[in-house]
Amino acid sequence: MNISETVINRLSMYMHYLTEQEERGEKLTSSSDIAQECGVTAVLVRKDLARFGRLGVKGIGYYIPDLCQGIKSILGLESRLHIAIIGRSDLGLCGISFKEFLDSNYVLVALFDTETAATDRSVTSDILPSVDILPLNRLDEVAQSKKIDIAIVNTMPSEVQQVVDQVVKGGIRGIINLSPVYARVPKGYIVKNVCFATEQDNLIYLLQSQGIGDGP
Amino acid sequence: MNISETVINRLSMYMHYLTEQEERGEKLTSSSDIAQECGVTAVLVRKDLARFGRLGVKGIGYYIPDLCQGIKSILGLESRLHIAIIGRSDLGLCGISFKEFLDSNYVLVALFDTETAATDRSVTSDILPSVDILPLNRLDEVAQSKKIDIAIVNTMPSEVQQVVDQVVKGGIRGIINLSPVYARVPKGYIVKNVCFATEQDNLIYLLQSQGIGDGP
DNA sequence: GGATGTGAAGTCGTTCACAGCT
DNA sequence: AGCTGTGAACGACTTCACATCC
Repeated sequence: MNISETVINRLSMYMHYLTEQEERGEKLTSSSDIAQECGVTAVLVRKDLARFGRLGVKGIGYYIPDLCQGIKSILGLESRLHIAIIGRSDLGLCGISFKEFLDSNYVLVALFDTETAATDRSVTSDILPSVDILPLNRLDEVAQSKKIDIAIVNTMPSEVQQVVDQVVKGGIRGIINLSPVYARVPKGYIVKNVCFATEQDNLIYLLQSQGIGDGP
Repeated sequence: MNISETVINRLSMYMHYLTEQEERGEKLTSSSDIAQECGVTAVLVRKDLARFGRLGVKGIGYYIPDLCQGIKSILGLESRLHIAIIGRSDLGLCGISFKEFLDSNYVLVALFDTETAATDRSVTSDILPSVDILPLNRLDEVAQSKKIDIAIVNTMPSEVQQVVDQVVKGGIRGIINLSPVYARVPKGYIVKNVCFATEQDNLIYLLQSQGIGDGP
């Protein structure tokens, strides 16, 4: 079955909400509850979920543990996925909230940097075990030994294509690109852009366009 | 005129590419060139641009400086916008590449933190002038004095709604939310989610669904 | 009653084919 | 010849109205 990107994004949102509810010990929910918490309509929630069979019970609602597990299974998030970050030596600027990763079925396994001055150090955090910063030329080797599933590329726009090429050579098929440039990859590899600049540009436009006619 | 979110996102991409070309001294481009560099089709580029009148010249193409300026004007990016980040004491994890901001018509004017232990320090970077980290209860005052246009909220999911409420009280109408939870705001305020977890979930699904049938 | 599930209608976005300008 | 601009066809997504089940 082919599921569109927008549906996957919503399922991901639902799942994060449901996981939270599950941890609170809640057992039952409804499409209108999920809808309200995720900022969409109830019909849309039902349509999304109904694609995968009878996940709910008519007249009752959805059982949270079942639904949560069901969505994770649909999304393929049943095993922990391995992430590497390639980017600014200024490690903090990596666009990641570690805590959220650990919450979300992902685990950070490697850090790389293009500036050699930044490498051969290690980073420690109270949430995460210590991770070494490696030079980019060790990517091939580590990609295999650490079974990296996803590379987050956070380099300068001008370096992005070159770094992405190396990631591809290392056989890492999933790439998240934090810069506002498009990176070409062979078939079978996927790049997703997560770009602040773009989202902010969008926000600014929306503010200005609705800011004019503010009255009722 | 009403422009959809998807169109704005593409215009933003085009603009980043055009800005880069302009800095290289290039004068002329075409819809197929932009399309290739931004990963979309040429017709779509033309459709997007044609919405705003004759931005190109038939038989010739688009003049880069004019087009670049034109898009910036459409997006309302002619003046530098003021950004504040509210988030993890572990400041590095703020999801921002400072350099990109300075490239992109944005300027960071304030940092806040919910944990008081983290505040009253300041952060310095080789790219950015030193910025103080302030406690959240000073947000109202600073929002006005520093004319903050956008707040980037990078707190724990459980705190998000509460922090967003404070941002709203401070009169900051544009909010970027880095967590995978939905935050409610009054009319006139806008929240955009930029969520890694969601994008990664999407990436994983795509990899698995196309990974099965990999052969030709 | 109160919730899910679903065909049909409606809306929005993309592609096609081609007209028009240089 | 080469490239932009555009009405029409096409497809994807969302909403509506209602049948269905606990």
